[in-house]
Amino acid sequence: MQNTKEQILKIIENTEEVINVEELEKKLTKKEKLTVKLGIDPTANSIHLGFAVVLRKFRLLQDLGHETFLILGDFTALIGDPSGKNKTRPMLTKEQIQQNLQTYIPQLGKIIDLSKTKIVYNSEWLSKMKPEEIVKLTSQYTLAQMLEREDFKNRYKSNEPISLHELLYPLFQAYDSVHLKADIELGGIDQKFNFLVTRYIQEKYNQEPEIAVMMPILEGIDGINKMSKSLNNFIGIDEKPLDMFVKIMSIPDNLIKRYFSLCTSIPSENVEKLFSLYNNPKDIKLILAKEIVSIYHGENKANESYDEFINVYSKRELPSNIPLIKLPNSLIDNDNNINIIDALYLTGLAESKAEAKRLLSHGGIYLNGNKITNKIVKYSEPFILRLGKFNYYSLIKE
RNA sequence: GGGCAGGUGGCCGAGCGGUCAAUGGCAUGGGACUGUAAAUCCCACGGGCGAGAGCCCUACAGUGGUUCAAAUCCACUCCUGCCCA
Repeated sequence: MQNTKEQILKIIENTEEVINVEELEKKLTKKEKLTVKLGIDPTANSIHLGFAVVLRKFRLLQDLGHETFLILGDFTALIGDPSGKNKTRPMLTKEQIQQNLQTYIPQLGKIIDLSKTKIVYNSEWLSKMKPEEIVKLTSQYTLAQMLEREDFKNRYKSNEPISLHELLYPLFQAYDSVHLKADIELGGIDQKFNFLVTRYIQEKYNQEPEIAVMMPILEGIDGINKMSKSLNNFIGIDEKPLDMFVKIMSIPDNLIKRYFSLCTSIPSENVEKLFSLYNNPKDIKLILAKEIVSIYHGENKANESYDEFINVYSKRELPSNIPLIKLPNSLIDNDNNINIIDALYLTGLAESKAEAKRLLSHGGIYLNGNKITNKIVKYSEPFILRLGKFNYYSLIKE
């Protein structure tokens, strides 16, 4: 076990806010193993780099030897965290949640040490709460306190619906910490309100308030909004190496340093060195992309993706793996002519014929490197289509 | 329980009897430019048929109605907000 000062420095590194450091120090000197809580909302079925920021901190606390609990919020998912939302979330069924978790947990293992992780479902205790206990819990907090919260306040002011059950979310989340007697809770800074409620409630239940370790919210590849699935600006940690690489390359230049600090373990002084070494941000971004891909897919795959990226996206050469698409024989007539609109639609490359026509009329279809303008073309192998800038498909006879 | 205002395309939001597959913004897709970009400019953005002009189908919460004609009017139902109890 490292000394307290060193631990604190590591814990607060790259955080957005910690409430509060003095209490953390006290806890660390008093107890060797702290109880660390991370609640996850099992509505997602894939983890993206934004959430990985929090998971990486969780991993750090594991490496520091603390007792780490991962709470699968199957009960609270029935409510849906209202944080940052301007709408009531749809409720999920138990089955949906169960299904999501099956793909979710293996992904977690890419970042955290599952052998050291105690995985618990909060329905274990929340479902067993008696109405009397719920009344006691809810009596600890007032409506005015709840409405201080930014998103509730906004929704209330702009006449958006707020269901009563949404008000319970922070309270149940708080109760999780009471149940675990949590010393530290991890989360994004968007959880601040919930964490403050939790600290307050813990005290009401005669517990020491937990330390809230809050990580920054990583911007998505649009560079503006927080990374999230619903905005489709995310980079999933289970994405294919090249897809991941390309997405990382597409982040705005001004986010390069942020991604380095939040998504990699490269020390900031090394990043500064890179910036003095290279003039073109693209070159630094290439290093960033390679680094992140290697975290999730290993160095070999990262190098392969790098080469592939240079080939396909810089040099505009053919990718090494072009998906093969089977072409039904009926599409090719006796004169070996093929209607490209029908072909795209029937092979699923275009969602509708209208979409395929749009592509064609905008000059977005290339056959073996040549732009095509007529929907009827002669079929001969190889028949490599490029749709848009970088989507290649090789169509072969069935 | 009473009164009022609403529910329109992925989202926001105009339209309030024919000229509406529905203005505008955002998002998205394609093109030009480029560093994969970004910024900027151009184009498209329900679906089917057609080389094309165009034609047809399905859509404006739901159901039923009025009308030659309805996103637009009426009735009822569902959903949301506000005011009064």
